[in-house]
Amino acid sequence: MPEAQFSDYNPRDYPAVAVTVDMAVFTIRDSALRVLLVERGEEPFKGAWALPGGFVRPDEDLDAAAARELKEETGVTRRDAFLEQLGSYGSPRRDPRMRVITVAYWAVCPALARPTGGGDATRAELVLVSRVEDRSIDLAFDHNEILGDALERLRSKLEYTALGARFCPPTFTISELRRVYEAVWNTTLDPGNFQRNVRRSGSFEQARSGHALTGRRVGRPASVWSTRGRLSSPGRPLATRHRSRGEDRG
Amino acid sequence: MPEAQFSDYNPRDYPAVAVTVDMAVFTIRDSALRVLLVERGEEPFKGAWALPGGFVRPDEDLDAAAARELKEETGVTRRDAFLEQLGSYGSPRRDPRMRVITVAYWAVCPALARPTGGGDATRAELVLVSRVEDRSIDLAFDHNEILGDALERLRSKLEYTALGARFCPPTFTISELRRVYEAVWNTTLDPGNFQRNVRRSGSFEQARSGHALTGRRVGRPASVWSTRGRLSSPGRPLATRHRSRGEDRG
DNA sequence: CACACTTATTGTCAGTTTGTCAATAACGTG
DNA sequence: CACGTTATTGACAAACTGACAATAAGTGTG
Repeated sequence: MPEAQFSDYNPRDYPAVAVTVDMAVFTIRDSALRVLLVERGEEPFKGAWALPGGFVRPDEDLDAAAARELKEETGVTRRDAFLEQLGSYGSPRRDPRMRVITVAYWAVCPALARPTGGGDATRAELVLVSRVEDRSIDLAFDHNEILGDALERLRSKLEYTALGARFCPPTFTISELRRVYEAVWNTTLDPGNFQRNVRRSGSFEQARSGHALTGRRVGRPASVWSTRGRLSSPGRPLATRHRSRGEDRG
Repeated sequence: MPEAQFSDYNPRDYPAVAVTVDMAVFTIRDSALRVLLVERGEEPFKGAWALPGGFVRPDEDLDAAAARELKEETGVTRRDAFLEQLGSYGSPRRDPRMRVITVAYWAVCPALARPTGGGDATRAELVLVSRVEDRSIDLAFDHNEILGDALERLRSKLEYTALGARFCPPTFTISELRRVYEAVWNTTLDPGNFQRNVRRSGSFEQARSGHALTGRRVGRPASVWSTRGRLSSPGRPLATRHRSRGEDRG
């Protein structure tokens, strides 16, 4: 039945459906990957952690709704973060109150100072992703699944795009970028090989002046880099995720 | 604002929103990539081609809605096709009648005989993708955009997964599989290299008996293969899309 | 000051992969 | 039989990859 069959569709004949956006907002602090969570203030799941989100307004499109919520929750605007749709979740019973379909997004921000927590007094925190992954924290609704999918998307995109740079400030050292990969993938990468790939990729350009000064304690001063072009376009990997033999299209 | 703020939400206070699924169903016939389109029977866009789709029912989740529509439009069940969510489209004015958010899906079927065209008399056709790409055919609503995104997804996934086999019957020759890649990417691939990658991938197994008999006219008889494992898991490419230097994360 | 340690950068090397092309195998047709 | 066609296997040079070494450029300590 094509989308055209409105001749017999009356919205009042069906239970209402609400559409929301939910967001997995990732950042890195203290070399650890974190996700922004908010505490639920009412039932269902009162007191539990959840992904931030909200209703899509009647006059805004989905991306705009997500960008608005991102701004409200983090103070970060869309131009300073990576934001992309992840997918929609519409199990009939994901919310016991009514039919709610959520369009999930994921975002990457440079280190957030402190979550602003939205307009009300809701409690928000940058929670270690490892704590959600090891089930120390269980999320409300189907947010465990959404976060799991967002993590897999992030980890996958990290390999094929230069998106990792969105965790960094506008200028950064190659080691800082490498440490993004190490935090997200929970692994270590060879500094020499990584730098070779960064230099070869064409997605980064070296600053003409000077070396990194910020945060340096000891060791050789590093050169400073910035990004060039569209970071989400596929290209050659800067690094590859380790896969055991059995995982090869297993 | 978290998803929790239902304390002041009344669905009747807002314009109703309908949620639909739309599908880009791909198949290959006569060595050419085709997409299933239906002709609209009423305004808006009366007479125009559109992607098949329909309303999500109150008691079904999104995947089930898509699978149901796929069955209605093609007669193909979910277990015989690849079906995956592509993303949601929710521009406020995508449909002039009311607020409609669509969750787009894409599917891959072995050669469809003839589209069943759904329950009513709507006209359906397997249209050459090239005709939509070269703008010989313009689609209704935002379906041009949806189809473009689905195509890009298909072309990208073809590289990193063994999904191309879903265009083939349960058993196939390596050349048949290679011709899938050639049709989707609109290119030619080296037979020797392709076979080397198929053999090496671990995603395919050779039939123990015999060689291809069907459709062979001339030339050496080919061995017959089938798939093994999950075709959508990422692995080593069977082939790579040609990219000019300028497209490398340009 | 010398030295140890740390971090950044460049290089080496053996093994693997990739794309182009050749050689051989197995069929059908005239 | 020769030839054309399609399938399969192989050769080869260039490029890539991961592990590790060597050198560079700092800081801190005795």
